[in-house]
Amino acid sequence: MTEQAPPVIRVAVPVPLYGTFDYLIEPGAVASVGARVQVRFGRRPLVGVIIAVNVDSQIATAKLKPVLRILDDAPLFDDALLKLLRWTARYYHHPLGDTLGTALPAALRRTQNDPASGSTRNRGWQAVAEPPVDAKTTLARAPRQQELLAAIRAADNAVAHSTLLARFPGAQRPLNVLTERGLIEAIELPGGLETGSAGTPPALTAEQQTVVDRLRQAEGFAPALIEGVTGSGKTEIYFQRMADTLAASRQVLFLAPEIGLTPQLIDRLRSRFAAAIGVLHSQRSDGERADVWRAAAAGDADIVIGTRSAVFTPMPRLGLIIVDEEHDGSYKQGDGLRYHARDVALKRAQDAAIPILLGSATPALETLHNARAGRFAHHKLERRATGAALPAIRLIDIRSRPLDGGLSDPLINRIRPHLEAGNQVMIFINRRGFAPALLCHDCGWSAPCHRCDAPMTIHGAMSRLICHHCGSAENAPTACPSCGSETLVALGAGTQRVAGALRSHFPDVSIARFDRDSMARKGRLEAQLADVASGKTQLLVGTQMLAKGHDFARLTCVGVLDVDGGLFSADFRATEHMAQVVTQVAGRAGRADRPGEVWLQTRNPEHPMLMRLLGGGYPGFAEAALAEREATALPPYGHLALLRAEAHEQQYPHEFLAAAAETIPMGGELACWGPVPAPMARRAGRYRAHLLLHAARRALLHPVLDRWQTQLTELPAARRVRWSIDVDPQDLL
DNA sequence: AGCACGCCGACT
DNA sequence: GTCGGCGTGCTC
Repeated sequence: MTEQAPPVIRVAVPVPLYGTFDYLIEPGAVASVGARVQVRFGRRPLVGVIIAVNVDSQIATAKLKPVLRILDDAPLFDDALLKLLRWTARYYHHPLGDTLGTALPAALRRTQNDPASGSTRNRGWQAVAEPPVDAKTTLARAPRQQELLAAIRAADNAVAHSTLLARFPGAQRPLNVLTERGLIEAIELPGGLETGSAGTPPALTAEQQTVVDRLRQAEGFAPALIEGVTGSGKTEIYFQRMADTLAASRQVLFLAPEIGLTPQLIDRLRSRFAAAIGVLHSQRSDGERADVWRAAAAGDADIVIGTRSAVFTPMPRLGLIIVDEEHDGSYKQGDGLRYHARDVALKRAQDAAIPILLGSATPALETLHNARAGRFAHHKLERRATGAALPAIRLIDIRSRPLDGGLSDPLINRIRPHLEAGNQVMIFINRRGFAPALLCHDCGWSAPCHRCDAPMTIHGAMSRLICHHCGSAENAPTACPSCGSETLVALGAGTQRVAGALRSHFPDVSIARFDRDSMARKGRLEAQLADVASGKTQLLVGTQMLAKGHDFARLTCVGVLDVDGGLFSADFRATEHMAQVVTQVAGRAGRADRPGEVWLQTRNPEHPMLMRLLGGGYPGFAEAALAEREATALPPYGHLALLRAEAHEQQYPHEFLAAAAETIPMGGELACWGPVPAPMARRAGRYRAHLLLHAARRALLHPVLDRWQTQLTELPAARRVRWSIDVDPQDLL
């Protein structure tokens, strides 16, 4: 007599362990692949995903634990998405359970739908149309309530509770009081999707029409690079293809970098397509993200627009993927599962046999290489839709010139006429804060971060020191701790100092600063952009944030204060980034009746890469940069993987990496560099080191990484470090 | 990653 | 005499 073996399922659990785990289920229980289960893992409860059913387990039945609960009747991950995630886990050599966990919205990853996210996710507040008359006087002494009320009234209809809490921490109590006073009321907001309305498409330029026509001819998996200068109307091409896709009752996945996912873009979508739109912002609450995810999985969302992680949204009717600003570095995740959303999106489009559009004015060198090799169709838009000319880019040689807050006299003199003519000017500096270092004039001491190998950045006119790498902050000393001198000087300039210097040069001009610090409060960016649009702000100072996605109609002059950092960096992609940023900021300037000017301050006016950029624009630069990459066998001509390790003790990462290096069969087309200390050897109190693998062919990397995946965990040295594998590293920092 | 077990120092 | 340090091992 044989006992009927109880049914066993295989579960991927969100832990950093390569491997999956088997669990028992009740005979007859409905358990489908792709559904979530709650299990006990060791001591703690976790949410895992079923990846196989009716498993013949290698583990003794007595050791198997029962599943605590099956959380979904129907699979949350469909077969296509599961297949994509298995590929992702394999390609990036990351544990499958953690890969699935990364794809899953946080609210669906929690053990139980905790009451906080469940009940708040659809709650919102709106102002009462006719508030009681006696209410106003009592608010005079309640600034918090006034602030909240103003924010709620400023909204078109209602503000989500989660949004308010994010903007005003601890807002719950004043909200309750405002409700009691009859000034606001709680309402239910529809979760997840919003509905757009049909709008009329603008007439296409001849150039746009040609591209759309050619795109329409493609069938099946059809990757296409749309290389269009800023203002050439790439978005309209996306929209045309989206309309085609929606008309065929298929879904569209639209990826944008965080900074490019602006309210303007979402508004344009809303007022163009009478479709159900799901927006996946980083600002959205966990509950809202889960709602969008579910709606997309159910096929209810026609369009999903989101940042990096949106590439993992389940979409059963997926018919088109768009990756806007495909060169943007934010598509690569920098920790955990180090995936590149553009590359995952390409794989996804291939699996689904659908078209994918990669758009950029400054395509990544990898993408250009793929286009040249014929793997991607290559469409170019060389004219601006408005007919405006692209601005001329010129250099200002600042060797042996005094700088005032980062600004040279020639630049100030170039700016002046634009301001006097009533136009707008933008100054770009890729550094926030007041100045990047505090220096003793007498002995040369400079204020270091105590947890990183980096100088502290001065914030707020010599008063605070903040480390941009670990966040530690302290008050600036008034005397040098090394020699006692009181002659401490700020070296270099950041946005704050530049803004200050501009204020002294142009006291009558309204200046706005755009950087992470000044945008800390939500809604501030929108407010400042509104002031720019209305013309109230004439002078803009800011970081990367100014480089993309915004149209400034009256902007005629752009100054870039420091391009030299990009010319001499340890990071092999630094020049590419410099060229992209310069081209992107330059694209902000100029209008139909007046071409813009772009001025770059440099101490290396003869640098070949800078000359290529000025002489041949981004395409000319890219050609030279690709040739250089080919000569040095760097990506896209060689393939890299980085083994990173960090620990509190300096020697541990080295010991671990040295042991890891010994597992590699050397020679031939595979090379291993290191272990070497990371460019910033100590960061946030941890010592960091790398082992870089270089292969002429990608296929050569994978056997090594496979071996590492199984062997490194067992190395004794692995216990003492935090390590990770980074396939196709974006930067070597 | 968690979390527990386990064997050695400064506190109620 | 205990609380607690983090080394080592495991998680179906």
